[in-house]
Amino acid sequence: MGRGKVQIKKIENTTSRQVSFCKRKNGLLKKAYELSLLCDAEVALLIFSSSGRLYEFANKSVNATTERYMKAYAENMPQSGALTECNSWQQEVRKLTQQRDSLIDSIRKLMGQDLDSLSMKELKHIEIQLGKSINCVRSKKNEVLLGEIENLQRRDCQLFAENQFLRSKIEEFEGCSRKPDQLEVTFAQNFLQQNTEREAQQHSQTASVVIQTALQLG
Amino acid sequence: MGRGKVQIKKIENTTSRQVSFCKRKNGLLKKAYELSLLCDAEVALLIFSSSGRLYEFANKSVNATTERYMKAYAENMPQSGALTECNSWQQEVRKLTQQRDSLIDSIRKLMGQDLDSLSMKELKHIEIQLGKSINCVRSKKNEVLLGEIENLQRRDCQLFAENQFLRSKIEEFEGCSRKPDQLEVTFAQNFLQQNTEREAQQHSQTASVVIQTALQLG
DNA sequence: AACTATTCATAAAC
DNA sequence: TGTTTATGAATAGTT
Repeated sequence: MGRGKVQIKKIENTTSRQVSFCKRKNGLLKKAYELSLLCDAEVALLIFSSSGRLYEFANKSVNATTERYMKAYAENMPQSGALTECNSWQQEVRKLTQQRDSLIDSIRKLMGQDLDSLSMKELKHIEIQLGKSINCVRSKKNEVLLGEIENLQRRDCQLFAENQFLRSKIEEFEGCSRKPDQLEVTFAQNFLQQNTEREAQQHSQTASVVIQTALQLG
Repeated sequence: MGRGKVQIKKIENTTSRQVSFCKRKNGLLKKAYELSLLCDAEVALLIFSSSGRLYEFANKSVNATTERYMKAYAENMPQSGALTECNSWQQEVRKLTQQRDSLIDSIRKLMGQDLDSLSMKELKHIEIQLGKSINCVRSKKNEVLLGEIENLQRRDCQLFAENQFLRSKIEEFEGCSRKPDQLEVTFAQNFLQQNTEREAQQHSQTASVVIQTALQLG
């Protein structure tokens, strides 16, 4: 929605991020309200802006809904009661710690560290995966560059057309302002034409260099 | 949106209410995610369907955000000792969950997935890292192969020496058992020698093939 | 903050 | 439950 497709990543420009935040926050709050009313659901929505301001919606109340959430979560744990609840949290901590350590191990291997324990087969597997990864990254880089090229080319065309229009305007203007002899007019025309040709060449050269760079990277 | 303007009041028809709930819930969760990412906001969204099923989104975690909400209201919840202990475990779980998610994110990127959110600079950085990783893996493979070669060569030498010893034993034994004429002895010696030479050649050929393979891989 | 060109979400129908 | 389609909503960029 809006004047162009937007990719979902952090908006770098601070002002447009703030504006978008305001608009989308209002949209989200409205939709939360509509869902709760239309579909008879219990909804709680908490939003902290990056500057730390709080916005909230809840058709019952934030506390009521978060409490219901806690209960629902506690039910997933096999035990109940305060002490066992603590125990289950401890178990969760142990499980997560193991997961974390194993993930760190994987990352180290993907970064070419701690390879001593690996068999030849595992090494080959990692090598193949890394090859695929590099290809993905290069494709993505290429994609980004090609997008930029497309933008530049579009802009290029616009500017070029604008220039031609301006030149014809000037020419017309000069034709009206005084009665030039034929030679002068021809000279002016040639000059303008050469100029526009040179400009067009420069533009296409720039574009082809960028494309080559992109292809080398890809 | 849809085939007609919709009034915001509870949908009476049960099936269409359920269908609408499912669609709008998904839309709301998506938009909550987008807001959090695009605008760098901390968002928590809890939805209980009218049948009591829980759906949630939180870019940090529901616990983290509700806690921040509690703090923002600065209304001190009176807490007993056991409860605070539980809370500290909960905090640990939140921290570990965050760590885990962030590690998974890193791994996905190292595997060439989810690259959309990255800038050109970040893509380059990952590409360089992956190049380094591949070099490390290939060096390690080379190392392993060279180690194997060394072992094979050592074993080769031992076997060869053993062979020679055994042959000389046989020769000696044959020399004792009967009185061979000179020709026969010479023939036997020649045969043995040719045999051992061929064997040695075969061994060195095998070794060189393995080395070549290793170098191609490295 | 208001406008507008677009993309998005989704109600209805299948 | 999934897919398609027509249409109303949301919103990104602009003024």
